[in-house]
Amino acid sequence: MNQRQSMTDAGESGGAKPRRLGKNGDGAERHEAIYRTISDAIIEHRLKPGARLREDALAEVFGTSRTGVRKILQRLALEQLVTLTPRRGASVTRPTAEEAKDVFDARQMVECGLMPEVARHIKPDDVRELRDMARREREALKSGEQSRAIKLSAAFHERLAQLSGNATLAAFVGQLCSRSSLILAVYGSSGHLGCESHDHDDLIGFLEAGDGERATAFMGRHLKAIEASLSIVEEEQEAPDLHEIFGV
Amino acid sequence: MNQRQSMTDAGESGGAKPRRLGKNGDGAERHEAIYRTISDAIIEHRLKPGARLREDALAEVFGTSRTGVRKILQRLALEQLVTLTPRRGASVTRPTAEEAKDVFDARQMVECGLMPEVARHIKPDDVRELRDMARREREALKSGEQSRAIKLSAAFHERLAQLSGNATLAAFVGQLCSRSSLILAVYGSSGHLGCESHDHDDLIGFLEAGDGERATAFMGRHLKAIEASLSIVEEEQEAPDLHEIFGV
DNA sequence: CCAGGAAGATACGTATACAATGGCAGCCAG
DNA sequence: CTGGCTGCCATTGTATACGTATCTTCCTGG
Repeated sequence: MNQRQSMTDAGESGGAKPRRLGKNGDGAERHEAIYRTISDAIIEHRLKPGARLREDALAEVFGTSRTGVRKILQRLALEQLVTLTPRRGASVTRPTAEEAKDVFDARQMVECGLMPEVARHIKPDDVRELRDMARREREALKSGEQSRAIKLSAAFHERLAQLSGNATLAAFVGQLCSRSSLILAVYGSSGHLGCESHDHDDLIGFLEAGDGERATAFMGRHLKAIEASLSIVEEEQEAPDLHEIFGV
Repeated sequence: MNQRQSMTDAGESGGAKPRRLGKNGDGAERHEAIYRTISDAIIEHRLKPGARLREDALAEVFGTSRTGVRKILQRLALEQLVTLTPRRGASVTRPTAEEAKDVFDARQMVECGLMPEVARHIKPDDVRELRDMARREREALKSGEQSRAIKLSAAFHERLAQLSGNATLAAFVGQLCSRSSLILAVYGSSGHLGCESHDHDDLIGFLEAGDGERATAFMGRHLKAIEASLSIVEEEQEAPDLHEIFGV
């Protein structure tokens, strides 16, 4: 556990020459990669809600120090993917039923509201890209790779939002999609995945035709369908009501 | 109990050596307070866009170490209030014209979309609270305290969003309002502040009457008015065109 | 007189060490 | 036998030290 790799200055020991072309982004890129790895693991449900994320363990796994891990954890916490409890560390967020409703209401508002803009801005290249994403999602679903399908579905919705041209709202939609993956992990029934097979293709069709109105309505139904497929039951993991359980 | 640690006074006068001041359990609270202090300073334009925020200086001012400052800075960066350029430190974000448009488009969508919910959920106590906030804002505006007025205006909009009951969207609106303050700092004309004097009072009236539709329309006009009052001109902050400046 | 480079200073990024806190288990008293 | 308490352990939170990159300034050459 104490092995620290000194690969950073492996080839520059002798020179010590200040390089004008500073490849400064090395550390930042690595942390970005670690962030994405953890984020993907959460979104793909390889890390289940409630799983504890110890800083030491993560630091060892990724070959970095706790400092960098903490930074990543804080970022994930601000995106609500992990919960940071004050002296007890980080764990994958377990969304409450109320949060689930808020997230889907927000998606309903923002994603539907974005459809007209998307229909106006979309270009043939975008259509091809979206169709490719939808195809890969369908394939993943067909071959039983639920994790991959969920991630691809979230990526599809996020990409769609990006096409609106509003980076702020697109980033927000991205967060909402990530949180939706968590919600699916907790409240989703196993047999029924998030997005139906052909919904995304149909949506692309409306957008390609420039029919923002119909795309908006379709997106609304699409999201409602996902939300309706959830079995949102309060699990009372914190305070099981013994009176109710034992019937007194 | 082990109280072997004596509280050392936090002398903030010049020349004070970075001394370990009492770091018993209120560390989180103190950092929260520091975060709010910096955030307020930015929102109130006491820290102008482009101002550099050196970690050492902040650490010394607030009597903490760079570690804590970094955490706060990262949080502010994720909320887009400060920009973190690798190897060059933090500075107050200078929003671009495009970002300004995105932010106001987002506010248009979300805040207007929230009005019906707010009109449905609002209670007499909330009405009183909002009226009080609007009154304080008006007073600040009348007495020429632009900084205070801007902060109160942002707080008003954020509180309004909270009344919708959707915490996720409310938090998003809060971020948008903070960024709007920055945008006002850069693009706002000095004479014309963000929100008109009686707009907020009129809005409260619609909401109190439960007229979500009219409130939505009014909020839309309100935000459009703010956006229209901006003088969005590209300032070419990076490459000042000397030829143009010196007339050839 | 100007330009280019080198050296020093400054400030950020990372790692590590230390301190404090929450949880757990074993022990004692009622 | 049950309930509370006190000690230890594990883990996080904070601070400091070090390495490195960038920026500034000065010196030298053209």
